Amino acid sequence: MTRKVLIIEDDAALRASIVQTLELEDLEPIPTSGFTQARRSIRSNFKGVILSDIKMPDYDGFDVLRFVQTRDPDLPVVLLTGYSDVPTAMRAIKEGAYDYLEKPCDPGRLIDTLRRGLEHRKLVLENRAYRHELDTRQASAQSGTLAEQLENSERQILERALSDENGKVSKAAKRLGIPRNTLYDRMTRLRLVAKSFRSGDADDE
Amino acid sequence: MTRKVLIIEDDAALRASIVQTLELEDLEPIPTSGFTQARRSIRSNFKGVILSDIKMPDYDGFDVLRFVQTRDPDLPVVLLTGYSDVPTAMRAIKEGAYDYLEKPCDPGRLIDTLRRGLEHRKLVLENRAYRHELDTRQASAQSGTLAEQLENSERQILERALSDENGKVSKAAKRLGIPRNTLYDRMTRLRLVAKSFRSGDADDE
DNA sequence: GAAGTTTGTCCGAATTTTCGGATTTCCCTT
DNA sequence: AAGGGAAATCCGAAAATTCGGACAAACTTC
Repeated sequence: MTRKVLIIEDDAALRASIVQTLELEDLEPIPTSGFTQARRSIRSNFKGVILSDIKMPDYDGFDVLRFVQTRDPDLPVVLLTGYSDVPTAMRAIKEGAYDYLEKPCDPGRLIDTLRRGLEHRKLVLENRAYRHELDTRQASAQSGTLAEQLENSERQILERALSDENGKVSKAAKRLGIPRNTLYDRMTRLRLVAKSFRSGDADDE
Repeated sequence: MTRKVLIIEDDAALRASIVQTLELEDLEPIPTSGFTQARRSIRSNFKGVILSDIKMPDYDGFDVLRFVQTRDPDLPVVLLTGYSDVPTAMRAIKEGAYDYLEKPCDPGRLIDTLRRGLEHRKLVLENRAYRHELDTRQASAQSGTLAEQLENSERQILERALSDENGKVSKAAKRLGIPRNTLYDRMTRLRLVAKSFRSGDADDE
């Protein structure tokens, strides 16, 4: 599920330590040493969160943050700030970081924070999926000729009956309350012929 | 939207201070002095989060937490722990608290934490709404005879066409690509007839 | 209030759809 | 390999649906 943590941290020792902490908690660390290396993992469908150091040689945490926002503003970024560097932390949040942690950080706190981020990510992704599902579903059955619309509905109904009955035509027919022959007729009309399940037909596409 | 914060804090001074902090940040504090008072606000559709002190005379934060879970396990509870009381904090998280804050807490941190909680709550609620929408929608058009299912679809299609065309039958027919008469036939079959205007036909049934 | 539309209904012939029966080809079990 | 059963097709008569035409009642509009 969503438990990837993309780690961006130049200090190899700290990185290793974080990796270990996460693994113990059954998370899935993806360690990288800098923005350049991490960059290609940062996508709008990334199923996890990002944990980045702020102070780094080439690109700093804010660069990461900005880049992430261009890819997906809802991808949580947790930043590691220096000890009690409150102003920077505030700025990080303002710029859209999900949270921040002070550098010599308590493992418990780290895990909690990441867990929250992951949960957030999971919810965002689920939400998108639902939304997508919903509006494709109604877009499909909207306008057009009565015949067309009806045909769509019928196709859906038949397809579901068929698949529910695992391709067994006669079972499906029974379930739909029509004789087998009629179902064949309708399938033919809709060009839904289901010979797919029988003789090892490779689907053409 | 979701920006209510149910505050459970027995110390009046601290409570007032929190209220003020939240108001400045455009959140909507609901101050209470203890569990008993807060209890009735805690419902599964509460559009906000809970901020509770842990140490309180009658019921402590964990009591609140447990109660909240019975009402809605996805209602974020942020607990206020004493200074550097790490074990208690850990326990809080383990028991399902959303987050915790150490008592003399930085206003910025407080706000950030609550904001995250509120965001989480918002997502959970949206998610539920979507899920509900989605499965009621398909539950309606699920089982039954082919004839029944098809009839439902047709009824929906016709009803929409009619209402889109503001009840004008001939316009609707044109839009659906069928002759007026056919539309009448189908409407009759589905008993969608709007013969209300003509001579008082008494339906037999 | 008269002419022009639109609505709600009815007909009936042409067309489509349904569905039982029959047949052949497969798949699965024994 | 044989038998049982389902899949996939073909037929054709019975039933249902479509759709143009027709009509009276109800509405607009001028």
